[in-house]
Amino acid sequence: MRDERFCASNCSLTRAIGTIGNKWKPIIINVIGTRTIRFGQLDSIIPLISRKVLTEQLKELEEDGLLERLAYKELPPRVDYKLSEKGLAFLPILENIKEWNCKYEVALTPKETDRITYAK
Amino acid sequence: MRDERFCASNCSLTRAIGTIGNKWKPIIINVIGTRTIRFGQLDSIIPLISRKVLTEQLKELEEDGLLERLAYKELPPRVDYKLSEKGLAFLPILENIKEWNCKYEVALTPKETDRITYAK
DNA sequence: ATTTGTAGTTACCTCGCAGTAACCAGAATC
DNA sequence: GATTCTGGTTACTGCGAGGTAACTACAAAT
Repeated sequence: MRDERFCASNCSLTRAIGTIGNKWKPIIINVIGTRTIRFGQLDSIIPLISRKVLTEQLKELEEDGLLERLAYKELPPRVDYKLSEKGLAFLPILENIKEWNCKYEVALTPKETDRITYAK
Repeated sequence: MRDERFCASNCSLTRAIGTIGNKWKPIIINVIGTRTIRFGQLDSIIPLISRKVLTEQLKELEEDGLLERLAYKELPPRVDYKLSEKGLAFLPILENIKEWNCKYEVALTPKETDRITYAK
């Protein structure tokens, strides 16, 4: 999932792509945004991702310092996820990508709803 | 390579990830930058990519309007690639990603050389 | 006549990403 | 005592991304 050879590159862009350059991570970061969110919410909000893959992605994001995980010792379990400073700093880049896409793609829907319309 | 379900999303970020969100395309766009470049140059400059995959990626980038392909009717063949307006508009985003990565990753090399050090 | 150079294409094969379904703990509710 | 709720984990499986190697056209150089 992470590309080790990319992460070992001497090019900073290549290293960045090696860590966050897969299809789910930018989506997850975008969905979390500035809020605190629980695992089950992410699972139900993000379309088409499986629990297993979501777990893996969250673990890697945490390892790479983009995400903070808060597990409460309760039963049934409760776990909160929120972006770290590093993760929050990535949000503007995602906004730029959205703007870039809206500006240049062949027009589809005139009005975007983005975050809201993730439901499965 | 392109993710059709992502491209059909009603979220602009998801659609963007569906088209440029794989490991090679950002790298290719970064390597081309503002210059005109030939297929053989890309093949020798970008590490670890195979001719086959490079061809596929270039074709998709052209189809998605990021890239212009100029084939001269010569023998041996000559083909020039350069970024379109849309492709050029993506370069600042890649620069932001580089800056973000340099700022937050666990420090490796103090001075980056990026584009220069792609040799196989 | 053979080699070289360019930009691919094709057939073949393998590895691993990712999907599905079942299962876990243990308290609380019915 | 059975079900529910949460946040996962595990085993099994399949598909497809992507690698390798061989091959193409045709002109010019040796």
